[in-house]
Amino acid sequence: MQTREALSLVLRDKGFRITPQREKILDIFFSLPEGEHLSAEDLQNILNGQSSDISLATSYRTLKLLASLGVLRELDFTEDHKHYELARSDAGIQHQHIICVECGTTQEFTSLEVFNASVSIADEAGFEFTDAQLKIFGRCQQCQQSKLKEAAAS
Amino acid sequence: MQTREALSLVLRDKGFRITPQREKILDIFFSLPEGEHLSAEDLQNILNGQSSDISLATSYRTLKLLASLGVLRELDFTEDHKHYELARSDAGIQHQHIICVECGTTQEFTSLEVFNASVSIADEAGFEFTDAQLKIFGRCQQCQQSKLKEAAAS
DNA sequence: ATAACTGCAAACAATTTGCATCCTT
DNA sequence: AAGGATGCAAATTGTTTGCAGTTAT
Repeated sequence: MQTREALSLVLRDKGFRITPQREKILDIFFSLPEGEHLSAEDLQNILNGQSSDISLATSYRTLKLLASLGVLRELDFTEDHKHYELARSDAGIQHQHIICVECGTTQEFTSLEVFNASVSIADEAGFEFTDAQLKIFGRCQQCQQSKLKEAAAS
Repeated sequence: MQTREALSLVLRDKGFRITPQREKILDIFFSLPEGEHLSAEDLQNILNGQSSDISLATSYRTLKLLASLGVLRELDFTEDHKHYELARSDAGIQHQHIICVECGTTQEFTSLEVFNASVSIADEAGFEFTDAQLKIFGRCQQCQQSKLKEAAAS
C-alpha cells in the first residue's frame, strides 16, 4: 500500500518530473472511494469541478504514464473507453468486477482463489506475473426480475 | 457445441433474418482454428481475400448482433479494438488469455478452477452467470530474457 | 540551461449512423 | 408488400500527436 507521496517518488525515480498536473491527478485517485474507477472523461469532469485547467491531452498522457508505471490499473470493460483505478498494492491481489450484461452495472469482489490460480497459471506458462483481471458477466438480480415481469405481462 | 446451421436458427428464432452476409461471417468463424479471435478489420481482410463484398458497416453490425445473441464472445484486450470469437459452448467453460505486457503476445489456457470460482462468485452476488473472462498480464519468457541481456550490456 | 511537460488544435482510428435501395419473409 | 438488412459516405467518439511556449530539475 503506497502513500500519495511515495507515488510521486516513483515518478522521480524513473526520471519523470513531478508536475502540479500529475500531483493533482494522483490526489484525485487517492481521494476516490476504494474500488472506484474513472475514465479519462470522468477525470476531466472532476478536474473541471475543481476548476483545474488541466487539458484533456494531459489527462490522457498522465493516465497512460501512470498505468505504464504500474501506479494505475487500466481496465477494459465492454464499453468504448478505458477506466483507471489506483493499483493499491504492487502485483498483489486486486479486486475484480462482475458486470450485468443487461444494465451494465458493475460490482466488485476479491477472490484469493482466482488470484492464486492466476499466479500459478502464469508460472506454468513461463510468465512473470503482473496482474490478473477477471470480468464475470451475468444478469443481475434486478434485471432477472424485470425479465420475469415482462414474461408475466405478455 | 452448436453447429453452423443451429446458429442460423438462433437468428431466425429471435426474429432476425438469415442473409448471405450473416451466413458468410458465421462460416468464417466456424472455419477458424479453435481459440482464434478476429477484429472487425481482420474479418474484413478475410472477406476481401475471398472476394466477398460485405461492407465494413455490415461486418460491425453483424459482429455486434451475434455477440448480443451470445453466438460470439466479445473480447477486450488492451488494444484499441475489440476481438470476437465463437462462443463454442453456451455458458460453458471458455478459454482465457495470458498477455505479455512487454510484447503483447497472447496465449490461451483453460482453467476449471477459475471457471468454477466464477460461477459461484456470480451466484453469491445474485447474478445469473453468463461468461467469465480472465486476462492475466505478465512478462513472457522471451521478454524476461531480453531484459536480462539489456542489463548485462549496460 | 535544457530536456521534459503542457495546452491547443489538428489528426487519427475504430465504430456508428442516416438514408436510399434491396431482399428475406 | 413490408419491414428488416445492406452499402455508402458522412458523422461520432475516444485517443493521440506536432508544435510552440512553459517549467521542473
